[in-house]
Amino acid sequence: MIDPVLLRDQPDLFRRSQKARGASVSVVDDALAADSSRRAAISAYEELRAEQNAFGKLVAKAPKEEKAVLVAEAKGLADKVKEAQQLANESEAEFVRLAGSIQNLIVDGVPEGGEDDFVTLREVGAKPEFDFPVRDHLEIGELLGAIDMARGTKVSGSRFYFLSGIGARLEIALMSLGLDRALNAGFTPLITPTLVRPEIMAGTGFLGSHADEVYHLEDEDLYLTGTSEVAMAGYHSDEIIDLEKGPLRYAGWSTCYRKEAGSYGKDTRGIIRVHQFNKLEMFVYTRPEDAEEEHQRLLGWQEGMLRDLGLSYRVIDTAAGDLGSSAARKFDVEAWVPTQGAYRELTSTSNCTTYQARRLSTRFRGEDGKTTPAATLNGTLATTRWIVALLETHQRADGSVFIPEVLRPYLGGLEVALPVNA
RNA sequence: GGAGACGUCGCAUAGUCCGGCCGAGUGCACCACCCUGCUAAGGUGGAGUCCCCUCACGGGGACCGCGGGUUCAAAUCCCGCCGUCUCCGCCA
Repeated sequence: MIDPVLLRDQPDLFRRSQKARGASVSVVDDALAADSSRRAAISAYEELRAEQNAFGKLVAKAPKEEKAVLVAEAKGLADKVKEAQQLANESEAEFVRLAGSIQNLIVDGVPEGGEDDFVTLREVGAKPEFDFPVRDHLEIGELLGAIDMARGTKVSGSRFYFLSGIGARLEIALMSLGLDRALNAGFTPLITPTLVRPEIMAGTGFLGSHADEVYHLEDEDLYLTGTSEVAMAGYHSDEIIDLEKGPLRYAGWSTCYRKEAGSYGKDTRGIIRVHQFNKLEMFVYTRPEDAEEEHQRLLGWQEGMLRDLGLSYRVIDTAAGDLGSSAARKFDVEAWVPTQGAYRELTSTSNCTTYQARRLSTRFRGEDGKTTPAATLNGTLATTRWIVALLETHQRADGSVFIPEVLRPYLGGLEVALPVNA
């Protein structure tokens, strides 16, 4: 939810933001109109209600014999109040509907346009070169006994898989490395629920354009989360949090579920695009004025992971049209995948400013003692997909895979993963 | 899954049977001031959240788990939902 007062005072800000996103600009004016009729309706209702309240006190104090007359009189007033209340409720709902469809105000500097209009901020690390025929991650994964797609499909259908042996260990190692770094940076680890109520799912903004990506359990009316961001955003909903001692930083460890609807035929091979995976996600509550700086810190932690894993990557500033409705700015870190000759997203970090917190009602107390919505940010610290880049980047001619030093402590000191039948 | 009890202002509670004087009492905690010179004392006052009107001072409305209903009027009566606790059953 955007700030209604800011909408009223500076509608141009929102017109520009919507335009950059390629979203509806006219909805801004519709929302403005709804805002003024809403306020008029509320005032009308409240005036009547005040009258009714005063009258009620009169009735209560009146002697018995006069009550009947007064009550009869009050009946008409009651009808008017009810009518005015209904009108107020309706126009409030209409305003919320329209204002709710306005996407988050983008941060200054976010590139305009759609998916292909991102700006590359930097490319880091040399792209690996091979003097032997390169194998893709699935081929290597099968050689190592790390990835079993066939059995995943047998048990659960397409886009499901088993990680086995070194594959399973590699994922746990990646997640553990991420967790240790998060702990060092002062994050509080959380293992989060992966089924959430509709209002939490809606509050994070995932039921907007991403609705068809989300698994829904009809019987219980619960949603399976595609990231622990959802649970962590809901963690402090309806609370006034304390930011006196700095931001609240959480690291959520969870399995993630995505329908991947509309991606038929895309990334059908291997574990690049799957229905279920694990992820360690950073989530931060901070003061709005500190959000952009914090965003850079999250990005820094992400890059630290990729760099130390010896991956070649680039950082992109996602274009406005490719942002989720909650994000004001998003950086993706994409790793080079040799067999695809392309960079593929391994992490994503979004600054949601106060958009999510306003919806979920998470506030903090400022210096003036007033409550204000907090800013929220999120970013990936490790996830199953990283195995793809790791296997391909560090593969060797004999099908073995070099293990980066930072992972070795989590793999019993293992330096090289060898093919199972070698 | 079955039976029962419950859900009030940060915490703990009163009020609900008999609707209006209850936006709501008390204790603790909290903040300011006073008193006191001494390690957990006493006194006075103030504290909630959200929204609307107003440049402001201030005024008004809503909120007693959530949503409906009855009524001139609901924390209080009725219905639905959610949650918590206790007992029984079941259990990867």
